[in-house]
Amino acid sequence: MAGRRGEGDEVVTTPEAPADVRERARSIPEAAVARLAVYLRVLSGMVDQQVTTISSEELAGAAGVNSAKLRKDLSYIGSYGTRGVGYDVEVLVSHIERILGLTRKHSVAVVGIGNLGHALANYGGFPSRGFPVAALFDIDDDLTGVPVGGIPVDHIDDITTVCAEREVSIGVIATPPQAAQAVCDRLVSAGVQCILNFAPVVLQVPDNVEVRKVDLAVEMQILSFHVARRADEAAGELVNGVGVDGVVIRP
Amino acid sequence: MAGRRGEGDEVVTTPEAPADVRERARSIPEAAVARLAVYLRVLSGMVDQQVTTISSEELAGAAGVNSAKLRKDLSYIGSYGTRGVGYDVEVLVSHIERILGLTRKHSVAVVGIGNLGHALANYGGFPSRGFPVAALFDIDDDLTGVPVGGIPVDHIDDITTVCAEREVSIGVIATPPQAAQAVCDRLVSAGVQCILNFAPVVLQVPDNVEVRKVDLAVEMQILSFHVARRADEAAGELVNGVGVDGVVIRP
DNA sequence: TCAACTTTGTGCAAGCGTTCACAAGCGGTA
DNA sequence: TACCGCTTGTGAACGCTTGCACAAAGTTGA
Repeated sequence: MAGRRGEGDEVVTTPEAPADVRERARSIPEAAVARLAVYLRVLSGMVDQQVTTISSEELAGAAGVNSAKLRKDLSYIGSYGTRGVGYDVEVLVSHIERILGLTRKHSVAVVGIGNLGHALANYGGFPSRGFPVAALFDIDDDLTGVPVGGIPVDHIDDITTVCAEREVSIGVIATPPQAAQAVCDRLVSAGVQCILNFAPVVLQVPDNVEVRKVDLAVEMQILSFHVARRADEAAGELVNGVGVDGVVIRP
Repeated sequence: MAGRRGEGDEVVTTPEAPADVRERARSIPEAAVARLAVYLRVLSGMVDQQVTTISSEELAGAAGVNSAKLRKDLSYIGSYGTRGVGYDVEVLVSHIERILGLTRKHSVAVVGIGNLGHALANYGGFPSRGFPVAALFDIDDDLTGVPVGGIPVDHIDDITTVCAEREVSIGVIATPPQAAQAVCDRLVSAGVQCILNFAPVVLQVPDNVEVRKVDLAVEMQILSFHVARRADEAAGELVNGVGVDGVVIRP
């Protein structure tokens, strides 16, 4: 690790990304990035409560991870803690925000204004975290022009021009599964490089496009697996004539 | 791996889980479980298209993974393929369903009937995949009694009794963040052991409860990180005076 | 100034998960 | 029956992630 530390970078809040930071960001494990986002949320809550300093132990507890992992995660973005004291909450927030690229606004387009699309368009969590919803699309002519959550719905055929105009950088697909791949292709050809996919379909995209998927049925099935596994384990213990809590139960 | 294969299990479709299967299920990696759910979805589509047999290569392509990983994943649940031929689609479907515990119905309760809760209550993807929505809860008296998606909303105070009556096994939290932990505690004390959490909060639960979280803001931030990383890489290349496509650009 | 105490940052080893590569096994064909 | 081609199933190597344990570095108090 050739991580020679910069001399001064620690103190000054740098809105730009110097070469040093660039190099670090490249090598942060995917899993760590996801956790950094969680730390950021927790830290934002701390700021609201006027907490100025926090130790790795406390932050780890609040984020649901162990402290060693937390410190390692933070070390990927630099050394911004003070030994014997902990981390300055605001400093940490600003560094995580920079690493996650939250210093720029990322306009979002939601495609498919059904139940889920409506919910997403009205969801306050996006704008408040720097992801303004800038465009809505649907294939239904009856919907186009009608505003949802304050934003008028455009027809899906206008994706290319509207996305370009409003500098959309993230596309959210909330269409039925049959339409998802076609919508995805249009978003990609409109220059959108990041896609959040709620449709239960595996999207095919070029290498330069990043897709993350949220599949509710898959989440349910994973939970179902755990229920089944537990039931089976209990059954397995019953075979031995002993229940989970040591109580003997008849087979 | 003490995986002596049963003699007969392969042919007969066993609705019960024999000791052999139980042992396997215990040791399936979490990541593999998530992919099995995806394979199942793809395979279900194959059944609809009257495809009877599929090779690991084809299925892997459709599921967006490489074929070695797919075969290893399937090997966790047993050896149900035919060398030189591939997998029988229906056989595979039934085995994955059994491993994921989908032979039982899992009733779902949605708590928090706001935008997202409405969308979830009306989402057709749940019932069609064996997860009937059996109960809805909210704290707002104006909502209780009003049916949403065909199911009447109950008051949150009645969680314990209603969940017990309707044998709810999965709880979905779609409340504002402030309410999430309290709702979670109530679900747990009502005996719910699986929770899908949409609130941007880290839930604290006992060891015997399984939580999966879907945090839209976190997903967005991960995408944002990748945008930023790409932009920085591009900038890094510009520093060398050469653009991404080999075109020289002035610094 | 110095010693005691606290907490960070990180080398290292163990554990998982992924990928490779190939033997084993099956169907088709002569 | 014997051979050939194809595809599965899996041991083994590899790489990423996690967790431990401790030196380094800061603060506090005398």
